Amino acid sequence: MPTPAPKPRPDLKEACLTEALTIIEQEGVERLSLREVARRLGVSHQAPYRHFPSRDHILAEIVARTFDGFARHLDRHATSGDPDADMQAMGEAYLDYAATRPLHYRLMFATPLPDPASHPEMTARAHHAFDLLLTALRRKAEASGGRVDPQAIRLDALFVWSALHGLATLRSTSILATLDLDHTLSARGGEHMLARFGPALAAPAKRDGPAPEPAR
Amino acid sequence: MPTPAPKPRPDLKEACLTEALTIIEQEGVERLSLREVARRLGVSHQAPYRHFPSRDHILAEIVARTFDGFARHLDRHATSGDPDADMQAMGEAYLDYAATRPLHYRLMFATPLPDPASHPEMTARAHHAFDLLLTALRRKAEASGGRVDPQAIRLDALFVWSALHGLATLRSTSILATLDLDHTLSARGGEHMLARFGPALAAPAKRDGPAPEPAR
DNA sequence: AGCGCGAAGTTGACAGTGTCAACATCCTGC
DNA sequence: GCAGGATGTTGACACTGTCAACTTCGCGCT
Repeated sequence: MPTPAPKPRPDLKEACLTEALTIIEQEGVERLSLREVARRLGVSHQAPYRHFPSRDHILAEIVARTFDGFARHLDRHATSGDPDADMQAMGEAYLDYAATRPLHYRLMFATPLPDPASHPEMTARAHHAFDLLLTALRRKAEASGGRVDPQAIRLDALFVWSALHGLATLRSTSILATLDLDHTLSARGGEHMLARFGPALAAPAKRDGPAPEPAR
Repeated sequence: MPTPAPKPRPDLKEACLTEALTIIEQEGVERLSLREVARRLGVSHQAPYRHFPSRDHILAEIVARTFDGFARHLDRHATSGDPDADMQAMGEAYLDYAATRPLHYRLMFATPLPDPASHPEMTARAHHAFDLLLTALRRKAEASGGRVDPQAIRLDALFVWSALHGLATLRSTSILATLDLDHTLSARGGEHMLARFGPALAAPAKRDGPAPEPAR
């Protein structure tokens, strides 16, 4: 008995991406199964593989789109032109995204991701937060009239990004639940961190030599 | 033909843990397979399940032991009694551990871990870094003669931990490789961050109200 | 000394996965 | 009109974690 003629699904590729993201949002990336995606769309288990060479490829596409969405989320909050206000707004936006879309956030920064060497487009916008911080810190240094040290600015951008990313990921693990500071964490951990950035970045940065002795 | 009498392996439980950790160190936790552990030990695929109810149980035991080792690593580097020196040493030890044992570090903080509600011992020492930071910050505040605000100290401990954890995890992803600061990162990102903690923590922390305006 | 039971191995099975191979049909371009 | 690619399909394979049942040995109790 010949197999019935398959009915081309013009939007099957996009439907696979949408359904896969739904599973990721509901159950986490590690529970993503392309067979389940196919079942939910009413096609055979091989149909998604007509549009994506492997599970890694569909995952890479979703991660790329998630980075794009995250980048656009950050862009919507950094528009005043005032470097300090922009950094404050961007920090709040960063933590807000991670708090309201924890599985999206995890998706972007989890390991293992598909090999970036094989999927260079996946991380094309992965460091947009870092780029925005670089811009704000550069403008802040220029506004101070002081000498702009590109290396120090990069290190400061990495410092701020690390702190934001660290809080976002610690919040998404269950380890913080073992501490007795849930109530302070959600409400004030982020704003406290953003407040600390001011004094941290106000001190002149040394380019070489040992770290400056902390203020007493 | 009756099955040959199985030869009891007195140390099979420990051997399973050792072999599983070897696989994790070499290939990552997501590649851990108990059937492969059994093959490497020359026993049947079911033998590990005589000592561990499930894959999650052996994983929880390994994670608990890794947290213990991480806690002991940090303890070895925070002994001077001087809060600033202890924080500096502990920060260096933290980043050193993550840099030299990236798969161990990932194991502890990756998602998903086995459900901590079902494995409370797994995360018993998960926040040792936070505890050490609390201690150092409390002693630092007491040495300053100022008023010790437990809430602000907790928030500062979370801030420092977040920054350290963030840098450790960003380093372990491939995203930083897409930036053009590999050379600065390895050599100076950590020391730059530790240097920034001094000024960050020297400013008085507000308990309520908006963040203080950053110094100009 | 004998028996019962638990420990700790074993074999076999099941349901799931990602990926590979081959088939069928339809549509488009030459 | 034909060939070939797109895009479905079915079927198979090798792997996984877990479940079930079997076997043997050793220990404790009577």
